[in-house]
Amino acid sequence: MTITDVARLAGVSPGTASKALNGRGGISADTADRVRQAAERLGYQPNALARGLLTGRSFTVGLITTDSFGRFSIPVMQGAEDALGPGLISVFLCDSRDDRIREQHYLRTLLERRVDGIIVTGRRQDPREPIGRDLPVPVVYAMTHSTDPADLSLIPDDEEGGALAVRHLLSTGRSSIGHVTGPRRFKAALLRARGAEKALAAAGLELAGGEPLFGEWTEEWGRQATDALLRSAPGLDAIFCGNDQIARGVADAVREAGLRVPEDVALVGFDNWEVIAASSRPPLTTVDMNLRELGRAAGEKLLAAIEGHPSAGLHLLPCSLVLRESSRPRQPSAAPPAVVPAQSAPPGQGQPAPSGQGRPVPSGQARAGG
Amino acid sequence: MTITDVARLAGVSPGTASKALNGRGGISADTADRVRQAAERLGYQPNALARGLLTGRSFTVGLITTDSFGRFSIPVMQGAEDALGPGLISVFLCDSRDDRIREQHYLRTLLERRVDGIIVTGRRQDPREPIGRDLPVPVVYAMTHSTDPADLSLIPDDEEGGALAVRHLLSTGRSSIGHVTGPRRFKAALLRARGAEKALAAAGLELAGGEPLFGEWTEEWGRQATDALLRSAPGLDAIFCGNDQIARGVADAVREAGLRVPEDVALVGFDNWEVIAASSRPPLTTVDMNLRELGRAAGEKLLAAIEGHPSAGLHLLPCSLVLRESSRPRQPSAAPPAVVPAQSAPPGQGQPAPSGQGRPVPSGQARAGG
DNA sequence: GTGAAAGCGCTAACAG
DNA sequence: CTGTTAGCGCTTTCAC
Repeated sequence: MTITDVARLAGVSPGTASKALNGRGGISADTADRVRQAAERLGYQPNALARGLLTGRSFTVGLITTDSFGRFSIPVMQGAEDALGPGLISVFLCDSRDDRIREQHYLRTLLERRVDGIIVTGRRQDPREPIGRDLPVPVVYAMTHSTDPADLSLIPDDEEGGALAVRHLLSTGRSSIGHVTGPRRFKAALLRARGAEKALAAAGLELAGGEPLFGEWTEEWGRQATDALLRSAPGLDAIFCGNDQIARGVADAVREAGLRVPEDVALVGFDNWEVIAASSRPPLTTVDMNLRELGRAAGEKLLAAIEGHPSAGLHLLPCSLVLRESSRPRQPSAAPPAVVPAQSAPPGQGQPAPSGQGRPVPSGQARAGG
Repeated sequence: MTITDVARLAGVSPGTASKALNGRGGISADTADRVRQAAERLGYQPNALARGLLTGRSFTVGLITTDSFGRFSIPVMQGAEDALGPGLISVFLCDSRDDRIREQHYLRTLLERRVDGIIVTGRRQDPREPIGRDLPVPVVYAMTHSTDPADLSLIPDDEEGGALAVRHLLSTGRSSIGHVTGPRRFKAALLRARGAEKALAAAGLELAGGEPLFGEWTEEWGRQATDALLRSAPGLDAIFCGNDQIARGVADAVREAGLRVPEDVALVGFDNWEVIAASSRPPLTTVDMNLRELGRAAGEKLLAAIEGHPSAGLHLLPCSLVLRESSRPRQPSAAPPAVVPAQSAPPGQGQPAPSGQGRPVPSGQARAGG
C-alpha cells in the first residue's frame, strides 16, 4: 500500500499523486480528485518514515521526564501534549527516573529517531545539568531548569505564589499569619516562604511565630506544626501552608483544637492538588502553579524553536489562586456555626480525575529573570 | 553524519560499515574495530527512519489512553514503559480524552508512523468498541476491554479483589461487615460488591445492613454512609469500602462517632492510592490492583504479538492486599488506646511521589475468562 | 572478507 | 499540467 499503488489506480505517476495528495504544485482539480479517491479507496496511509527520511523532519518530539509520572510532571506532559499532539506532532515519552544513564540512553534513541525537538521535565526548582551539549535539535526545560543560561527553562514562580497567598490572606483581614512548609532543602519551600515574608514585610508585618516552620510535605507534619504554632502564636488568625497535604493536616488539627476554619483561622495551601484540596474539611483555598499552562507554553516554545525562533533564559510563569472555603472572609454579621458544614459532594462525578476547580485568580504576567 | 561518512573514515564501503556496526556477516575483527572507532569518533547515530523504512520495523509502539492521564492509566503506562522502554522500543503517547474523533486521529498518525503495535488503556471495566478493524499491527487493551473476544484485553479482577478484602477481614475475626461503595452504574462497584458478598456467603454470612451502600466515590459519601450504617447495623465490626477515598471518609466518621479504628471497626479500602491510603488516620489496609504489573503484562503481550505470538480474550489479573493499620487484628491482651497514635512521617521523603507501600500479599494467579 | 548495486516509500527538481 | 529521475540513509543480496 504505497503511493505508487494509488498513482497506478488513479492512472497517474507517483510524483503527480504525491503533489495531488499534498496539495503542492499545479495539479488539475480533476486529477487531484481522482488521486484522492484512489487513496481513499485503498485506505492509503503515507509512510511517515519515508517522508521523514526525505524531508529531515519527523514531526515528532521527545518528552523526557526525570520525575517518573509524578504529580507535577503529569500536568506538564498534558499541557505539552495539548500544544503538540492535536496538530501533526507526536510525542515520544521517556521516563528516565532521575537516572542519568537512562536519560542518556533515551536521549540517544530520541536522536536516532530524528525527533524535531525535546522537552525535559522534572520536579525540582533546583537547576540541573543540561541534558546534552550541542544537540542537533532544540530543547526546552519545563518544571526544571538547566544550569546553562543559553537554554530555555520554564518554571513556576514559587516566590510570587507565596506572596499571592499572603496578600490574599491580608486582603481578607488577617494579620497574624503563620507559615508551615516542607523541608528546608527544597528550593521551592524556601522561595514560597520568601514570597510570603516579603508580602508581609510590604504590609509592615512578619510571620507569626517569627519564621517559617520547616518540616515534611505531609499531613502529619501539618498537624504537629499546628499544635506548636497555636501554642507559640496565640493571636494567630491564618496559616499559609507550603503544600496542600500540609494544609489538610493543619485544617484537621485546627478543627480538633476547637477552632473554626476559616472563621478563627484561615488557611491557604499550595499546589491545588484536587484530591487533597477539594476533600479537605473545609475545602482549601490554594495556589495553583498552572502546570498545564506551563507544559503548553513549553510545547509552544519548542515549536517556535523548531521553526527557527529559539528563545533562552529562565522564565518564571505565574501562579494563580484558587478560592475555596478555607479562606472565606469573615462574615461581618451573625456568628457562624461552630463547625463548618461539610460541603456536599458534586453529584454524578464518578471516579474522580483531576478536573473541577475553584475560581482561578490569575496573578501577574510571566516575567523573565532568575 | 551518515554511515557513509563513517565508512569513508574507516576506509571501507558503506555496506561493510553497516555489517560491522550491526555485527552481521563475516567481517574481520580488525575492520570491525576500525569501523567502530570511526563511528565513535564521529559520534555517529544511525538514522532510525532510514532503518525502519528498509526493515519495516520501527521499534516503536503507540499508547493511546482514553483516560487522559488519570490515576488509573498512569501506573499502567508506567508498567508498559517498564516492559518496552528500556529495550529498544520507544513509546508514542496519545491522549484521546475519551473522544472518538481524537482517537481515530491518533490511530491514523500512529499507523502512518508505522508503529509495530498499539496499547489502548482506559479506566472502565465496561467493554468498549475495538479501536479499529483489521489493523496492520497488533493491539492490546489494558485496564479497559474490547467487545471483540478476538482482541486481547487485560483488566484487574475486581471481584476477586472484593473477596480478598472480605476474607481478610473474616480472618482477623470480624463477622459483621458492611460495604460502602461508589455508584451502582460502575461495573467495578458491582463486581467488588459481588466478590465481597460471595466471600461472606462462603462463610455463611451476609453483608451488615443487608446490601451494599452505593453512593459516590468520595470521602463525603463515606462519612454519610458511616452514619447510616452505624445506626442500621449496631453490631458492626468492619467496613469494606469500594475505594480509598470512601474509606478515608469512613475512618474519619467512625472516629468522630467515638469508635476506634481498627479496634472497634476494621476498615479495608480499594485502589491503594498512596496519598489517600497512607495519610488516612489510621493508614488504610487496601486492595491493590497491581496496575503497574498489568501495564507491564500488556507491554510484554504486545511484544509477543509483534513477534508473531498473539493471544486473545479477556484476562483478569490478580489484585493483592496491602496491609496497614486500619485492619490490624485485635490485640488479645491489654486494651489499646482510645485513639490510634498517628504514625510518624517517614523522614526525608520530600515532595511525595507514589512510592512507599505496605506489605503486599499476592492473591491467586491470573486466570482467563470473562 | 569486502565492495557494488539495488531498493525501502516518498518528494523535489527538472523536463516535457 | 504531468512524467521522469534522483536520492534521503540504510541494509541486503550477490559478485568478486
